Amino acid sequence: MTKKAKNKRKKIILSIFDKMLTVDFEQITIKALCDAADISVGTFYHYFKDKSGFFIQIFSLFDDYIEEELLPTLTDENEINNFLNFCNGFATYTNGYDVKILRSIYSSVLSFSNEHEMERPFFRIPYEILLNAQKKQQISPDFNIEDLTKALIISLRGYVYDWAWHEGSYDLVEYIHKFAVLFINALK
Amino acid sequence: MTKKAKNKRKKIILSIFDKMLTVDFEQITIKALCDAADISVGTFYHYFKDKSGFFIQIFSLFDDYIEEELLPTLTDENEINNFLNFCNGFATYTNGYDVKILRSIYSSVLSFSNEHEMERPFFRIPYEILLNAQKKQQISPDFNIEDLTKALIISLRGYVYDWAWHEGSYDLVEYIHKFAVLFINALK
Amino acid sequence: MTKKAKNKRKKIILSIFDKMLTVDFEQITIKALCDAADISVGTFYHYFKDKSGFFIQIFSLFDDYIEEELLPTLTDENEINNFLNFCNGFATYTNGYDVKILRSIYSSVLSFSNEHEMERPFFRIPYEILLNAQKKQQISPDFNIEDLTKALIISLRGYVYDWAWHEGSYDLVEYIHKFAVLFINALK
Amino acid sequence: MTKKAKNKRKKIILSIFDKMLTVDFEQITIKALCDAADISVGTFYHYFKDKSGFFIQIFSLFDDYIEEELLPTLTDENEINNFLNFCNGFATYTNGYDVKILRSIYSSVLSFSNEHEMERPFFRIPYEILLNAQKKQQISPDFNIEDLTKALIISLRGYVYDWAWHEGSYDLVEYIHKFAVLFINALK
DNA sequence: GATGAATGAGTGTTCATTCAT
DNA sequence: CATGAATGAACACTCATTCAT
Repeated sequence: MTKKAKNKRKKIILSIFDKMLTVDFEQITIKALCDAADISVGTFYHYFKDKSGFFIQIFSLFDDYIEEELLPTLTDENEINNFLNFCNGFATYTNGYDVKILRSIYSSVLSFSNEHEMERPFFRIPYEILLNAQKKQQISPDFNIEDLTKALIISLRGYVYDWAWHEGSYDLVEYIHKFAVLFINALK
Repeated sequence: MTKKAKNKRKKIILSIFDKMLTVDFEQITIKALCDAADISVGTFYHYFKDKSGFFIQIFSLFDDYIEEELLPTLTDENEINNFLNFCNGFATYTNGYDVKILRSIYSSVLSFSNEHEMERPFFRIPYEILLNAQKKQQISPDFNIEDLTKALIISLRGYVYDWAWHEGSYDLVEYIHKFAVLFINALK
Repeated sequence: MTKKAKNKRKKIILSIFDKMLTVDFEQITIKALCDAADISVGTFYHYFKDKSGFFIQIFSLFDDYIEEELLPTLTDENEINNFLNFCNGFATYTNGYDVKILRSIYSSVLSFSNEHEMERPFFRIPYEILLNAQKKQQISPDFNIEDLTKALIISLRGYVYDWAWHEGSYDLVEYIHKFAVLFINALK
Repeated sequence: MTKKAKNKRKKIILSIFDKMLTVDFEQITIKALCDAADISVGTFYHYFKDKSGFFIQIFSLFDDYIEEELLPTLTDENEINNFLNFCNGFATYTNGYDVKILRSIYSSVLSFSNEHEMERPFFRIPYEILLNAQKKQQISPDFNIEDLTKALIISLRGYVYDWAWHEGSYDLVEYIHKFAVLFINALK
């Protein structure tokens, strides 16, 4: 796939996010996605292998966000702050999504394989933050950082899942912040 | 609904869990459920209002388990132990399910409403444990117990979601135990 | 499948043949079949596994015809006559179909497996006729009857294929009769 | 269309036959053809009016083969031999195709019109052979040669159809040879 | 000549639910 | 209580064809 095609693909996704906020639907259908992006079904399948291919690209977009936008801001000497900012970045980014889309994602995604997820920035960045925090003796040396990171990711996803389930009826950013504080305090 | 009907309903569900372990399916259809329970679709609709009614009954069964089997064992003077045992009970119970069923549940359930969940034993029991722990000064008085309980439930569900996603490839009971220890330590 | 269901299934097929004669369509779609049979799509899939299952049932109906209607008439002492009557029965039966259906069948069928066809009455009956003819010394003893039967079936199908291709523009029964005479004469 | 263009068109077809042997496909799509020939869909439509135009060219290629390669070899005084060689040439040529392609051809072709086929070399050459045979009194004067030729072509196509259906599991050349011997013997 | 992005009508198939028996 | 035939809207996905570049 050429760079031009990749850009178009990204444009389609962003266009969908834009429009979806104003459209009401229960389950996301290809047709709905296409209407939102103002493209034909054929074009959709030109840029995405199938429906799951679309969701996978959304993950990839999230990884881009972490690496290109969030990571550069995590430069505090105090890794605790970086940790909190990372969680906050995740929450804020997710909060920008339409709840309906999140429901669809979290519902569909269970049927995809979840390999190599530990190589994704979503895992790698907090892993490095916690590792540095341990080196700098900002958290206890007793913990296994890989286990901790897994626990964090699992809980963060749990929050989004719950938030989507509750139709976005509470402040996700605030809830995740409280959790992040609790989590990091447990490690001191 | 008579008591006899309730028993039959329970029998149907258990029968489904039994058979499902050996059957391969991607999405749970009414037909598949009926085949597993060896009943007709008509009978299914006699005992369950609709598909979501079936899942609600599964939750209800879990609530029964908590109230009737798990709660009686949570009598330790040290509420920390009760807390850990509660988490362990949840993990063990969930671990007894076929991963495929869990996937289906966690995937389907997103489209049902999630009201009154705070009245469910799944919420009430840990709430009371943590409240007692606070009264007995086994955890810090600074925390809002309702918030804490919510955070706990959200993370526990996150674990099941993740475990189902990873096709049951790790030891759920062990992972949840580690998390529970971490969680309770953060509260001291 | 119960006997009642089988009858219904047969009724659907016959109903389709009935109506199809008056309907114009290029490729047979499920929708067209259902309209012709005056049933819903769901009902179609209740009686046929999939589209190919429908065509397979048509073959099975043909086998029934051979066994139940054609075979009882093949009682001539002279097996040559039985042979000609068998071919004629095949031609007449096929001639009763709408050309469009035949096109669809001969086009679709290529993607199904063609195992066990030698156990079908369509093969077995002419095989036995030719075998008897050989025993009665009505045809030469030099031929391998299995090979001959295969050759016959292949050619008969070739005729239907050609006839369907030419949109039924000639008299199938007459053409096949001429061929049958030629074929049997070659064996004397 | 210039000669250069015709050559390119032929090159595309041959290139497709080459590659298709190693590719697995159920139905031939334009995209699959283009991939095999390593050209774009746009180019395909430059050289072929539409999908049926492609198949027509395949037939035309076969006609070229008959006229340019097969015909020059049919010079035996004994027309019986010419007849057998013609059938053998047809069988050998067809045998060179991938079974999958033949399936596709025999499946698709039913929806094209089949006019003027009697002017094609595939019909004309055996017609002339049989006519000469009759003139030379090598076969009986009782037969109508046009009818005979039609019968032959129909059966030969029946063989290819059957062979494709059986996924090329038997020796086409041998089977057709046996049939040709049977056929010609019937005419003596 | 060559490209491949874009189209969109059309396809086979699924499945929760109803209801007459 | 139990059955399973019947429904049909809804779905993901295909693919021959066009056309601006």
